[in-house]
Amino acid sequence: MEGADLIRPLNKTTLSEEVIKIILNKIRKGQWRPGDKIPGEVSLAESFQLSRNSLREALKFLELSGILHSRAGKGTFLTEDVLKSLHRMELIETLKNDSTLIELIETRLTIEPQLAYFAAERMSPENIKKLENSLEKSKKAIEDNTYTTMMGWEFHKFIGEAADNKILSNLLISITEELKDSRFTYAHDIISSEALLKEIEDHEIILEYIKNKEAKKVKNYIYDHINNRLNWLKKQVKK
Amino acid sequence: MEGADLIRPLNKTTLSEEVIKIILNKIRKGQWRPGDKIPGEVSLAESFQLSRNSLREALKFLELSGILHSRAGKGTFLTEDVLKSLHRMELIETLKNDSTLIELIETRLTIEPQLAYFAAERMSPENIKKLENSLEKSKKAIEDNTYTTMMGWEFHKFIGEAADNKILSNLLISITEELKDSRFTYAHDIISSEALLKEIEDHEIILEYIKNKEAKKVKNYIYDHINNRLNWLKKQVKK
DNA sequence: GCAGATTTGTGCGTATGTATC
DNA sequence: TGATACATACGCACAAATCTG
Repeated sequence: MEGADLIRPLNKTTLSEEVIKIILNKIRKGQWRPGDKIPGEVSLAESFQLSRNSLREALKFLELSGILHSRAGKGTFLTEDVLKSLHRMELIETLKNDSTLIELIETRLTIEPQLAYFAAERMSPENIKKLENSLEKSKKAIEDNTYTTMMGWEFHKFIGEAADNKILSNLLISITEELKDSRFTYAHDIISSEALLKEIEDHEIILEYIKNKEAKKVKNYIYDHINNRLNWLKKQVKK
Repeated sequence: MEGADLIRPLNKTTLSEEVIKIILNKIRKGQWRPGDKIPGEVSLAESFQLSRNSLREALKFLELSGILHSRAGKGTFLTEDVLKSLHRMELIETLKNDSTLIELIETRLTIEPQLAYFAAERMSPENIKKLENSLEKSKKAIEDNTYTTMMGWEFHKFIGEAADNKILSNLLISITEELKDSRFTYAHDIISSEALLKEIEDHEIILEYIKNKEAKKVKNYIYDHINNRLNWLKKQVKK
């Protein structure tokens, strides 16, 4: 009965969530190390003072997160690359809870120009068609007054796909989804018809660069574009 | 009894993992939508033909992943931002299982130069001291023949920290951890004493740029550095 | 406010398959 | 061949939160 490990409804989270925190801390502190065998479920449930069901919910989560692996008849072990999995979890936690608007746009500033660079190098005829169609659709939608910001985003997503790098394109998608969050609505551009036309114009220029395989030019163009918005935003924050 | 949902030990994964896949597919197909209430645990366990305990392991994982949220007395619901959580999961899956060596280095190529750019702009005296100490330590270690690749990595990690962007620095850490994986050992540079000295020399140049707040120069320098290695690697792969 | 129904949260007992000695 | 330890899975019971009338 290790008093330090006892958990009880202090806060409002569930028991399994508390156990997860405790186990992660044990790992971070180095008390449990990669490859280590951890105590059996019955013993753990006893020392944490909860049922085996609740404990198993925690262990299952940690297993699916790449922290632990269990083998019937053998026991439960820390994986050899716990640290890798921990870092992945921290990346996700940062994206989910800790990221500021500035950081998110800085991340776009970092990856979107390079994605366009790769896209310009690797663009296939089919992908060019996709971009052209997306742009046409946006133009028509503006005329019909049915344009949504989703259409503009589609253009960037196609560029990400054409760049043929799953890590970067998935990151861009996550960043963009995060930026749609209500936390940040205060910063949404006012979508004046003027701004819309500017966006379409931008996309036309970008598409032209990509079609001509002018990788460096499109990279610089997008960088400057996002950087302008970023600097404008930083001024607003200072006020 | 919906036959399509029945799961049985076809493969070797656990029951809860099968349920997770089924639920995620329902969401991807749009059968369940953001904010929807899903059937109760008893009912779900019945239609999936498993116990409530095993089902709960699946639900708990999905809850901690930001896909679902449960309220005692009310029920279990898809979160409003399921899609955001799904994309985060896909980013992790890509990092974990799908990423190639080329993609990982392309990602470094994309973020590390910009991190150094931010670091040069934002470097504090204390952070400069950290970098100087890290470099000194590496130099001494080379003389003593006790140098490890970890020491070289420390220098880059400090730059990441100084850049003051948690998303990018956490991503860089994850990427680097992934590159340490045994999958990629075949591509590890042969650490000749010549290569070591070159690395130290690089770091000295980088540190000098950062101290002088020459953000653009350090960015270009690192970009070219990684790009050279990337192009070399692409040639090796072609052979 | 109260009683009853519903639903998640938690606990306990037990059976089974697997690995080790 | 046991005997033991362990994870996997099931079933039942009850507590706590929530909704309805």
